Amino acid sequence: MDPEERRRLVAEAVFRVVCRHGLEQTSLRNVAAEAGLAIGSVRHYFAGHTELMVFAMREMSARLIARLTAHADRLLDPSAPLTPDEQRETVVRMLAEMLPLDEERRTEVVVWLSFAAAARTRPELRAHADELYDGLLVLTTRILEGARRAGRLRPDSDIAVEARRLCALLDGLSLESAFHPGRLDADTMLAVLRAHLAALTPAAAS
Amino acid sequence: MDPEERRRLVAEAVFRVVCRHGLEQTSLRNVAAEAGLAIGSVRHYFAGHTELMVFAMREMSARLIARLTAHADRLLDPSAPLTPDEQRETVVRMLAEMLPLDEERRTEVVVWLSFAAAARTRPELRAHADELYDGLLVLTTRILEGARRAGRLRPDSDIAVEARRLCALLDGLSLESAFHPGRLDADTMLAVLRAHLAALTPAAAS
DNA sequence: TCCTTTATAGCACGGTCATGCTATTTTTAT
DNA sequence: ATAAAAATAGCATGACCGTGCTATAAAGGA
Repeated sequence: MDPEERRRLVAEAVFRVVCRHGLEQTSLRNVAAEAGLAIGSVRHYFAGHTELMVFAMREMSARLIARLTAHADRLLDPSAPLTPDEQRETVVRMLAEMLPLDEERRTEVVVWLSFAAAARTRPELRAHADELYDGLLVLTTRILEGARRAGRLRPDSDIAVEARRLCALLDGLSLESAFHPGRLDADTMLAVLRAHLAALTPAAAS
Repeated sequence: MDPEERRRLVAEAVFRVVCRHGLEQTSLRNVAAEAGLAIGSVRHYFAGHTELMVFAMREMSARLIARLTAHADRLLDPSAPLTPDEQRETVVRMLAEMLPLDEERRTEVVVWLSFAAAARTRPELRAHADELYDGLLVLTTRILEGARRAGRLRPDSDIAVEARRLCALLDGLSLESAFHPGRLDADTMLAVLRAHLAALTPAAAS
């Protein structure tokens, strides 16, 4: 089997263990058991526990970024301009990609937040945590700049502040859904997101 | 020495260890060393590791709730009505109490998020995590209801949605400040909070 | 003073962990 | 067929952990 494929299978076992039992239970033994492998087999693909964690975090980061950029490319593609309604819907869908609206995405958010929390005290993870945070800030900034060019943003808005605000809202929804399961359903999250976006547009365009 | 006093001193050692090295390093041994005690002494006041964690989480929860209610009482006290400007400033200050604007509050947020994350997989902590979340939702709801009564809220606002949105914003700012230290300074956080509150009020009142 | 209670301290056991190292099996290339 | 390489499996060590249990010191009341 392709080594990279094997590494990804192990990483997915990491995700399952993290989601079910937490990062502190994600030992080489538990991951190996989850993947149906012996501990020695896992260590054949990863030099040690740290390397496995870094790889898993990179894998999750890549997965999230890929989904975001797919939407961003469609939205910002100048060769296939979208109608205003399509723009608005595409923006909602793209930002909704970051929300744990279904079980699969909820797992991803839980795993990602676990890694981001661990990165606070583990230097080898720090860069990857900040990378996604910076990417999200850049992405929201671009969306807001596009909205301003299209006249769909209140003229007195400070884009830098609004980008922070939108990021914080998305992160907050993710955090609450991840840490307080069952208290924030998908419909409510979407309603909050739509309310926020509606509040950003000028009253005349609503 | 008063036993309760001793327990609180140990809890503060827990906070320091959690903030500096993370919850997974918060063992009885490390906490005892941080508190300048022998491990047996700590165990004289706490039956075991779980009881220590629950106590520390309760202690932090109580501290946060106390600060919030102090501001809430002042704001909602009908015997000493505030001018609109005072109301607005009091609301900002109260909500800012939840933000990690200085080192002390940043430590509290880091510790609290660590516990909230751990509560996801540890049933004995779950109730305390949800308690503070529910309290924050109730508090923001009351604030928005008060603003609506005073005519300081856009009339088309859905208070339930707006309360969720405000909570998510506060949680998001806390999360980013805790997990990405140095990327979100106090001034920016306050600017985001003020922008959000300003966007909630009718255009005529701005 | 003596005795009981409380506080402080620490040992020892069993468990989990990461990891260095080796053995066995399977695959691949020649 | 055979040698080399890759993959799988597992043992042994040392470290850290929670906890049951005991020992020593301090404090307080008779």
